[in-house]
Amino acid sequence: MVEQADTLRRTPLSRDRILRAAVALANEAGIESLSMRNLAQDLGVVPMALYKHVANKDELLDGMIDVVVGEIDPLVPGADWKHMVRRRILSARQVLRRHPWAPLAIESRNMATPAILAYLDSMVGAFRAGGFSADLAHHVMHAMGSRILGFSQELFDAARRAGRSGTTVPDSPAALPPGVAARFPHLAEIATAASHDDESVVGQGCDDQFEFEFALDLLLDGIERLHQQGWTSSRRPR
Amino acid sequence: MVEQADTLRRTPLSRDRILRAAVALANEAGIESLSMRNLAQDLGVVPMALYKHVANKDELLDGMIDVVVGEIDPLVPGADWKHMVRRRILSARQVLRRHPWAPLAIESRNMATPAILAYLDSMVGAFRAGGFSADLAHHVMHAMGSRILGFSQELFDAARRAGRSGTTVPDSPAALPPGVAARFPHLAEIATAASHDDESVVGQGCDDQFEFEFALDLLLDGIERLHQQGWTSSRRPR
DNA sequence: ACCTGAACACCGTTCAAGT
DNA sequence: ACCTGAACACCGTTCAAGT
Repeated sequence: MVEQADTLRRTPLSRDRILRAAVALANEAGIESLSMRNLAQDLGVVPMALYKHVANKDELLDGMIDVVVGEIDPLVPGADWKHMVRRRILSARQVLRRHPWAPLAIESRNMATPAILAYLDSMVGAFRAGGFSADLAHHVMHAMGSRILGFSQELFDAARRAGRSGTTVPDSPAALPPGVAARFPHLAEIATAASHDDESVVGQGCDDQFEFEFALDLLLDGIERLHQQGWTSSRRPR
Repeated sequence: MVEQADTLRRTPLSRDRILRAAVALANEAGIESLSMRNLAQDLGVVPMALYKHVANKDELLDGMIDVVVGEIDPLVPGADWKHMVRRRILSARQVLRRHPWAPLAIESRNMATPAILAYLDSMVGAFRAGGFSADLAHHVMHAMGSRILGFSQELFDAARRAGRSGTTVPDSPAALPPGVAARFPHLAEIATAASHDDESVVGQGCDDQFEFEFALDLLLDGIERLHQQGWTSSRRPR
């Protein structure tokens, strides 16, 4: 019956089960708590057992990234490249909100995982199908940078660094301590300047979603303009 | 004379000397080689001696970031906000090219170090002096994100992740291995599509500086347009 | 042949013993 | 009072000994 208890507790280990447990651990305890030893313990397994399924911790992280990227909605075909791209990027953003450790993990590792390559490839395909030259599509992908994966490096985003999910504290410049505000008057001024609908809502921090869409649309509108103008990088001085 | 040799080898330790040595170590050996123990050894000092001048490793990293940000040219006053901002961002980019570990270090820590706050404050000041409302300046700062500090999270940038300086290998999509190119045709297509001046230069990778300026100008042009139109975030549905 | 405990080579940091 | 060696509580990963 010890036998039976064992089989109950540990369903056979697999790469998939390891990756899902790792993602769950990172979501709940923060990425800094993700060690091979902690992960093994969560799985009721000896640390060395993990190495049967993942070569090392870096490969584990790559696998976790692919789990996350796999959660992004597929591109829904449509006539309008702009809405297709916009919609999918906002979907990616929702996914990353559930996995706050992922942006930093993606940035700190090479991005050439299968799921990321497939994602990027389909996004390029959307631009090409929308009539973009390969040349313009190339530069546009660079200009979008990681924003095409639904995240941006906000200047004041503590939640992301902590790698925890949970309450979205408005820790934008609005939270400037008094002494800091006095020394940096321009920051203090704009901290409470997101007027939005209700002018009286000052010092509330800012609306992450609004800021993201503002920046995204700034880029997409500019890209649309270049596309309509038939922009090309040729003839520029080298 | 042992006494003398000692004083020669170790000029008195100071926070400044520690930070400079740490930056040099990260530049030369990569950020992953920066440990308190390695740093102490470089300084000819016992590891615990560092803790007299920096509280812990996180504070050391903050100090290193401020050393780097301090190298960015000051804003040169001028009538045109766009050129002022553009110029300083490109200066910041040059600085960060000398410290390839810095972008990831900045992203992985909170950005509220004195030098970064001063930098951001002066950039906001430039927008305000250019006639921007505090409201627009707020959203513009968010939209610029870390690009205002001269870096962007490029999708294929191995050098940055390695944290080493050195030869800038063109490891853009151009370097797609054959098997990968076959599975991701759109990526393969745009990889060699940066026509630039000479149409025959295919598969050369891409010009980092061009891509950065392309994205920067896309943003600045869009921002200029909003500013000229008197854009405001009021009246949007909440 | 497979699995796994102990061990190795590191970390950042605490703390008590030495001067 | 100051400095610092040893120690603590961790890492990722190797390797050899056990089944």
